[in-house]
Amino acid sequence: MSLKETIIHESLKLFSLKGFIGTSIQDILEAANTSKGGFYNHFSSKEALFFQVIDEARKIWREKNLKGLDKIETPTEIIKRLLKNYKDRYLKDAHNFPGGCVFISLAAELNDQNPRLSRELEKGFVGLKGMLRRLLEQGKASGELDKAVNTDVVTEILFSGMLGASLVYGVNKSKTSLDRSINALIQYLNQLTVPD
Amino acid sequence: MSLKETIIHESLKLFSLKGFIGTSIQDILEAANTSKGGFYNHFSSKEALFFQVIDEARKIWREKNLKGLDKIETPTEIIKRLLKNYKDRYLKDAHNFPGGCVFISLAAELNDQNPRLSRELEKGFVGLKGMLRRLLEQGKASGELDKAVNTDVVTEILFSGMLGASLVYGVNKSKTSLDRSINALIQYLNQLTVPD
DNA sequence: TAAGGGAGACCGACCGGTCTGTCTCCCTCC
DNA sequence: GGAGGGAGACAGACCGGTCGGTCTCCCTTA
Repeated sequence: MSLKETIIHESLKLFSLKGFIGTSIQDILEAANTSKGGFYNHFSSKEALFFQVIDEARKIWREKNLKGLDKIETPTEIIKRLLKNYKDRYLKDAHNFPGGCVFISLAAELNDQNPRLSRELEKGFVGLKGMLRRLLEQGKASGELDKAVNTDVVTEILFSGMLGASLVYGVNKSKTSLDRSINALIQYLNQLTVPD
Repeated sequence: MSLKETIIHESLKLFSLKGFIGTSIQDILEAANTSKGGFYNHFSSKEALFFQVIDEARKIWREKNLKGLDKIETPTEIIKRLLKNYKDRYLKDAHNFPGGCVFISLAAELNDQNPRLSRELEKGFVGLKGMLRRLLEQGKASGELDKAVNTDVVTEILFSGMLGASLVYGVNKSKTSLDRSINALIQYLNQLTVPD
């Protein structure tokens, strides 16, 4: 792995643990076993690093959460698989995110603090929410979901449920609690489907 | 209002906006219109201030969220009222918490970062969760809730739903979105109650 | 006039970022 | 093939500024 890649990966871990502002360049240098010169040879500033770290985090997010989704036919089953991936493959991935989902840590930290960085993070949230909404509407169109279902409401509860579960997991580190929260969302989704 | 009270209140606002580490003593001095001497005359350190700010935040949390709960008879109605208070009286209180719920901002920031402060914050979360669980069990015992309801699961979904809604509200500042999330939780709770 | 709350100079540590110097590798030219 | 030299990678001293915290001294108030 090149020094640049090492710096990005170590920064990703540190950001998830200590936040962006809370992580000093010095912390990164020690983790990546390099020096100021090595760092600024690859990144023009700490902010420039931020964007590259977020890119990498997004890549990992997709790898973990979207795995196997293309093989599933029905929209609600796709959502359920996504929720399971989120719980088992993504949030429990302590290797890349020892401090929990880096997007949530950073969003909480940079809100009202650094608008430019915050807006970059929001993109991902908007994307996830849009994906959920699209799948729910497809499910309704195909008759899989009850016609009376309000997709906006369900989108909102799934979305905030996912974020909340991650936040709680970050605080109490309880896998039992995480399993319960996500399973409850899956159960909730089941109640909305039309019986065969 | 005494200088000490002013410092605590201004710090509360700043912590909710910029976090604990992100708020400098200088920020606080300017907001409270005082000096280092004025500050350290009342607080032995920034950490000492933290604990007093959290105490004040807890007081406000109770005032906002528990209002009127003692006049309600049935446990599930108490929860619903709590959720409404949380949404309308607490989260939308931009005066005390311009950056959103201070507990959530600080928990996300201080996780894996400062265990002592983090543990202090966890107390409140444990308390809220316990309160929800207790009310749900009372509801089940009184026959108001379906006997088949798993109170642990419902506790988890309400709890992470509340935290998630707050986090999302912090990011997108959308009251519509907040209303939808919390109303979805109330609706979810309604589905679990035994029809009269 | 005695007391104490508050102002602000000051401290050492650390912040993000710059800059110079060195070391290694590879391309060029004889 | 071997010498020369330029480019890029990295080390680390150094910069101005800010951090949390200490200390002295003054000014208000009773």
